[in-house]
Amino acid sequence: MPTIKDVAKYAGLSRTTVSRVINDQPYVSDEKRQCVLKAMEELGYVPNSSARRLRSQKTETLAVLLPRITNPFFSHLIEAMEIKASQWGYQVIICQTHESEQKEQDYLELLRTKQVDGVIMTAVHNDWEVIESYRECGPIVVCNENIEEAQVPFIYVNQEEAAYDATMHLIQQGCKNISFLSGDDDSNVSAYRRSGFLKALQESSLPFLPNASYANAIDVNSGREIFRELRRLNHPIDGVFTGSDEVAAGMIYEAIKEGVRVPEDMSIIGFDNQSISMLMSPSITTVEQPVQDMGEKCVEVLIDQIEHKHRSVREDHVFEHELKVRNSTFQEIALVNS
Amino acid sequence: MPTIKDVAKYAGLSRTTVSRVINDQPYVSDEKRQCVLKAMEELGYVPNSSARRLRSQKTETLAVLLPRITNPFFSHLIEAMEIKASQWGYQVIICQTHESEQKEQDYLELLRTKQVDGVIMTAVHNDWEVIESYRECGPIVVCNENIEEAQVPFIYVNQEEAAYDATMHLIQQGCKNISFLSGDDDSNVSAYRRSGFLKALQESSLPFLPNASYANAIDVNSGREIFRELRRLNHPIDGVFTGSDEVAAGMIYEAIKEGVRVPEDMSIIGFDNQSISMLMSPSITTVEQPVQDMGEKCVEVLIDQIEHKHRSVREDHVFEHELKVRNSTFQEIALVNS
DNA sequence: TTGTAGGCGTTATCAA
DNA sequence: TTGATAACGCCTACAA
Repeated sequence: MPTIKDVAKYAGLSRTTVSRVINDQPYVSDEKRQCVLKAMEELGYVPNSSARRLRSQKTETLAVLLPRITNPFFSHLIEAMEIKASQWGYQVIICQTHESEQKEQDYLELLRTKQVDGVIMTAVHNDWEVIESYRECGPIVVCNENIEEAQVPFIYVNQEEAAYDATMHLIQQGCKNISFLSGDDDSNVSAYRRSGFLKALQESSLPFLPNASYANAIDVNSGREIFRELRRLNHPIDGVFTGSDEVAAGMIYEAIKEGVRVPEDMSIIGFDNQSISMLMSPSITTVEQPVQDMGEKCVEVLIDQIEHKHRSVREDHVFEHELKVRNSTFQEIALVNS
Repeated sequence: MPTIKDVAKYAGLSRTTVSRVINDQPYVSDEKRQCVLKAMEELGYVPNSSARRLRSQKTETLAVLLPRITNPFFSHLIEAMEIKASQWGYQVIICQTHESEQKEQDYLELLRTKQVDGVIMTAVHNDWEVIESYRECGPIVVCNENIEEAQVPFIYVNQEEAAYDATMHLIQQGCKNISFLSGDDDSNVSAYRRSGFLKALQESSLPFLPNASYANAIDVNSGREIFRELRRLNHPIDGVFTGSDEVAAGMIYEAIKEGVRVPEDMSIIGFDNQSISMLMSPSITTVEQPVQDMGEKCVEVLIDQIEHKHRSVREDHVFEHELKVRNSTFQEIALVNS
């Protein structure tokens, strides 16, 4: 691999001049410029990015921390992020934490070791004070969470409202005994959703059923298991807030197997408007988040911080959610009667 | 950010000694070692990775090229890759090509500019001769394709056999007019699948129906559209080989809407055994590929090449596929009668 | 066992 | 307009 030195020698010029040509800088005569370009061409020269990084103290690389990429919500998010980052000339490193605090810290180390210019966290597992300590190493942007005490940009939808709207919808469909499922119980998202859920119950004078409340509902299988557990309760459940289309799909799958009618016997509501929610029979009522817009916004905000070096402060970018009513909560007959 | 020099000064030792401690090298007295560790601790020193890269000429980073991460097949593949890479201390950069030859080349440039130590291609869009020219810059491993003239490691399942098995299954279920769908028409995978499909038809003395053959069937929406187009044909179709669970799901969705019974009127077979294939009603018969094993193997083979610097030669790692028979091709009544 | 010094490939400063 | 030279931070012969 030829270096800038080889090009300079070959062209009979100095490294400086070659560097100027590489970086499109002024103060190079056209004649010499051509000369350098020809030399680069003929030698097949390409600037070495490690050297550039060292010299410029920039990596043009972002780290995106997420629980697991196979969750469609995150794969859609990171798809949008990668496209936007690529437009700005940035690379994206995938960092799957699998909800581990340790892994999360390991990946945040990328910031400290200067392997990335900035970090996007799509979930937060450590206490904020741990995350905070990495901020001196570079900008951090948080997506899909909202941590009150943190002074960084946040990109999210109002999870409390979203859960409230979803729960209200269940109640309007006549549900009286509603089960609440959440993913990671420690997460902020879960806390906000729970709060919205409770608010809707309270306003409707309905009881919260702690026995019918489950955490770690994250995928199809957990949906199936929880459905079976719900059936074992003495208390009959007629509505479920799942917080995930996959979980909802797993429950519906099991419901069909067990001869439980959805929504007649039990209404089930998902989250994220993944393609599965449209495809299931019955199709799944769900809450849509503008994933693509959110992903793009994260990258824009982060790169802006990187390139303008302004210290990140609290900044809330709240996106709108939308309830998509489908058949898992809605009997067409009801429409006719209403 | 403190550098090795600061640590050396603070500890009253030389940079060399500090470096030795950082890299766990011998020939440092315990006393000095403690001294250095203490200095590093107190200054909050972390080695700068850009400098290390430049010095060692290694990046400990891999690029994974894929069409789009939202396709579950690829998100599962890259999940396994990222986990394995992380175990070896390597980072993974996502490179979405969206089937663009240009993007593919842009990302291969990462190899030339030394931003990554190696590349995994999970699809190949350019002519091999283009790819070949990047091989002098670093190792390349190809996953999920099999290009005969290429002298690199290949990790794949035998797509021809897989398509043959799937088609034979349709034929055994009584299908006589079978439609063939494929993703990217130029791709090698499609060619092999087509070949297996044709072989099965031929052996069964069934005609190939070019009018009922479609390319660019890659997701739920294309499945829906193609279903509608199939219905417009004069020729009635009683079986479809889709090459993708998403496409199959889209077709089934549309079939239900149109009152076409699956599998009684039309059998539909998917590919990849994604969770959607189990969840649909009817559940989708599909071909499973051992995605996780394949992903891990790619990373192992690539890192082996990187670390042992042996020039890559032809190497075939063929994984077994498995037909998963479900309800989209199989009437339970047939089981009772047989 | 420890330290000195040179270089990895680039870019920025300054002088010519 | 061009070029010599000194960093960027690290590692490693080689010398002591």
